Amino acid sequence: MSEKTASLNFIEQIIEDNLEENPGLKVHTRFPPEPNGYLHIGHVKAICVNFETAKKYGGLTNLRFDDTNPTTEDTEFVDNIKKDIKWLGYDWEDREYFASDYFGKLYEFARKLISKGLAYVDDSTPEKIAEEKGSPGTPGVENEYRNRSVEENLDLFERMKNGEFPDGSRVLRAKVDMASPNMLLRDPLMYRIKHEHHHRTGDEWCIYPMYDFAHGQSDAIEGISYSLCSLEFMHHRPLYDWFIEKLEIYPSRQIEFARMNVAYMITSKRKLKKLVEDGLVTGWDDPRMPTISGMRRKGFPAAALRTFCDKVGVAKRENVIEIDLLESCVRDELNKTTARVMAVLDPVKVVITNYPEDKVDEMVAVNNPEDESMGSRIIPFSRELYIERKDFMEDPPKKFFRLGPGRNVRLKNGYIINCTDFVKDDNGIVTEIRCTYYPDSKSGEDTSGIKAKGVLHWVSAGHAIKAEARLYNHLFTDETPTAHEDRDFMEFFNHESLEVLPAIYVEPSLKEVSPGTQLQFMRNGYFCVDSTSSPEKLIFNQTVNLKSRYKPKK
RNA sequence: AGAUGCGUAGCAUAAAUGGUAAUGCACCGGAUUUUGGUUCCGGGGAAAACAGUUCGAUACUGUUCGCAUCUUCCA
Repeated sequence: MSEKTASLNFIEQIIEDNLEENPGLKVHTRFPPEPNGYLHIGHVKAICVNFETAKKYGGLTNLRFDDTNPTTEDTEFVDNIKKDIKWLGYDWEDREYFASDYFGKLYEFARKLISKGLAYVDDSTPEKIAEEKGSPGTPGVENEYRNRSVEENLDLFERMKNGEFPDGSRVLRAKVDMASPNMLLRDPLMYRIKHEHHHRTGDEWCIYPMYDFAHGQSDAIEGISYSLCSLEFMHHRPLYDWFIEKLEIYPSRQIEFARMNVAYMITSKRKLKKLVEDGLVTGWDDPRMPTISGMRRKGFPAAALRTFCDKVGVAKRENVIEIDLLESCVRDELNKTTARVMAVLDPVKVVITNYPEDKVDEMVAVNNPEDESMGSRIIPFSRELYIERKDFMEDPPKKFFRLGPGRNVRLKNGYIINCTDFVKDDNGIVTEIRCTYYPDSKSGEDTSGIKAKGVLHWVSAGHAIKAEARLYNHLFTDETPTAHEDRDFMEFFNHESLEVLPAIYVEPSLKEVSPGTQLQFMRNGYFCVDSTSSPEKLIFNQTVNLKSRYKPKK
């Protein structure tokens, strides 16, 4: 049902205008991926726009694989694409289609056009065809094949289908207008010969329809009322409409919107593939990749991706969205849903000199202050702890609310401690910090009256589990690595995009944590248990850091 | 150069029969806080340019400028 929102995007305005004239109109959209690669952040937008628009008006969305080019497509991709869309939270139910299912119908459509004198077989070489098309400024020229008889065209086209001609020797073209200022109307190719094995139709066909003679027709066959696509197809629309008119089929309507670009991310399948093939990333699901599988492995929640698309909106302007917005959506979601735990990424030992050696306190820790229903857990506190190395300074400035000689600090869910001394090695590196604790300052039952501005996270040295953490930075050092005419995008590859911390310490409650689990490492950021993690070797991926208002002076 | 589309704060998206513009993120400040998180309060900052119509234009018209796309037997 159409929910009442304050503002409509331009597509919704078109739909509501149509609905006003024709109240019975069904809103039916489709998501049409080509199964030749993995879905990425750009597809997320397309998926959201198509599914959400239909949902808003009580309509349906089909999943249709646009598999008209056997050279690059494969079933392997089909399964991954389906998995990604489902994970994102969208359901196409039983409406799963393939353009290749329509090859028979498409062939008949082509014959119909030939019969109407609106399509012809061209024997020219690709070079000649390109040359005859002219350029945007100058009209193209009509060649000798353009006026073949309907009978000859029908015969030739059938023989193309029957495999009588080699690849590239002939094509079927629509007879539109060789002088059109729109290059796509200069007798566009409808069919080409490719003696290739198709992932679904096998060797049944050796002629395959081009995008322009498959997409719109598939839309019509499925009764798609709104074919929502990206701006680059704008020039195809006159052709899209031309085929519908001449074929006299269901008048699907194409509406173009601007694709989404996100700073520091790239969405070219070819370029993404190069990163994988060159071994710069570990695979399509490397957490640094802008693929859905990569973002999932990194710990981005599907809900955050959907919110992100909603906040970005839909328009026709070229755009590059700042990555802060995406990360903000991720934090917002994770803040509500994740358990807080303590993990020390860069440990330095703290010894509490007035705490008995064999004593262990059981401290109560709230799992999520945002959600009481998530309960609490017990964590051990003992004489030797680890804290974050950067939480101690030998000679701290005033605004440093952490530990320093003589200073008090609250250990989260623990006691207030006072730094009495510290030990350095020959290189001047601090190896141990000595403190005393205030026994009456225990968290939750503090009667000490002592004030401590800073709060630190910690783990008990004798109980903590050693684990690995992987921190990620932007994959590229430039916001738009592919937008430089004079430079290759690989020049901007960030060789420091992955930072592995082989020996962090996490609290013992994480011992059996399973892959995919999302957590907040207090004061350190949101982390996700990697898909390759095991109890023997825990691996955590940093999803996103926490915001911080602490700005140390330079 | 030809055609088409687009140009609202740093980014993105809105609203307004034509009546000096709002929201989110970012940024700055403050309050709260046993996460320098969260939450709350406040702040600065925008109509590409010019001309025309008009009492009044960011919205209409025109010109200019800028950006994008199109000349794959890819989609």
